[in-house]
Amino acid sequence: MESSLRKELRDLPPSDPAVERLVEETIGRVADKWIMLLIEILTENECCRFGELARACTGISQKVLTQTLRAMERDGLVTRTVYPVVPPKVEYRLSDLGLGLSKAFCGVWLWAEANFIAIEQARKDYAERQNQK
Amino acid sequence: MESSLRKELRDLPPSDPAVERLVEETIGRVADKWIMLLIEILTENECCRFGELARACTGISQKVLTQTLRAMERDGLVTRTVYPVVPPKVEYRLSDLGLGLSKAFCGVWLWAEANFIAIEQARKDYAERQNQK
DNA sequence: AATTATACTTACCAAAAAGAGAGTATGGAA
DNA sequence: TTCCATACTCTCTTTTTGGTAAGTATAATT
Repeated sequence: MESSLRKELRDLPPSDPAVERLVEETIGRVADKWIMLLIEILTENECCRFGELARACTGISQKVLTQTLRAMERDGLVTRTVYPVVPPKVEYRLSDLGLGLSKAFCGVWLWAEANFIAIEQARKDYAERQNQK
Repeated sequence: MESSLRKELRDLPPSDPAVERLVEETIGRVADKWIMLLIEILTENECCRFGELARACTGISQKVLTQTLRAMERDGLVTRTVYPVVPPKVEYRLSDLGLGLSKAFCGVWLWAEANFIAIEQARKDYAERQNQK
């Protein structure tokens, strides 16, 4: 009566559990709204200063922007160049790693653009179904 | 002295801000580790019961699994079929919408599989740089 | 001499998310 | 008769996250 799920998950990709865990951990790091947005912005505008990102990333707070950029730098997605001038000047760019992720995200953006209306509709339908109960 | 960022963001895609906001909101809904994992699992195994998903989704708590599945149902990514039997039986499947998202996510999974080692390395390098200061 | 600009950091508080554990319904098996 | 199985829900507590506001450094400007 055991389902075939575990067997399939084991057989299909020739990956060991440790690798799987690492891949999932990686997904956990990048599957984030702000990271996706920042990568999008940095794809359209190769080089951005902190303030530019803050303005382009509507709704983000300075704190979260800083945190997110640091995390991205740690993971090697962006490079951060500090110019020792006053007032400070810092430039952010996508690394090759980040550029690759940008391409990977592309499909998700396209999907979102193509389907956000369908999702809105699904939510309405769901709400209606709930009301009828 | 104003950067060209805003101008570019305005010109490149012929989208109005309201649509942009909706697309970003959509991204905010789906850019989630567990959603990605569940979609992956449901792609490999067309039809899953709650318990199967719980077992396949290592590390998730029952509570979060329930919440995530509900959110996915609300957004029309999965269908939920309840069989009125005892003990209860509930089946989850990807909808067409969810299947489309699965395809969109595919690139991200491939990127993660191809690059998780590079990210590990980037983190080590970053830590080392920090230590030297 | 006071003000401005930038990219932060820190401290504090509020809100949101998550974990743990108990409870529920009930047919069928032991 | 007791136990089990399943897919939850509910409550309570802890953890994590996030917002807000203030502080910092200093050259150039007013």
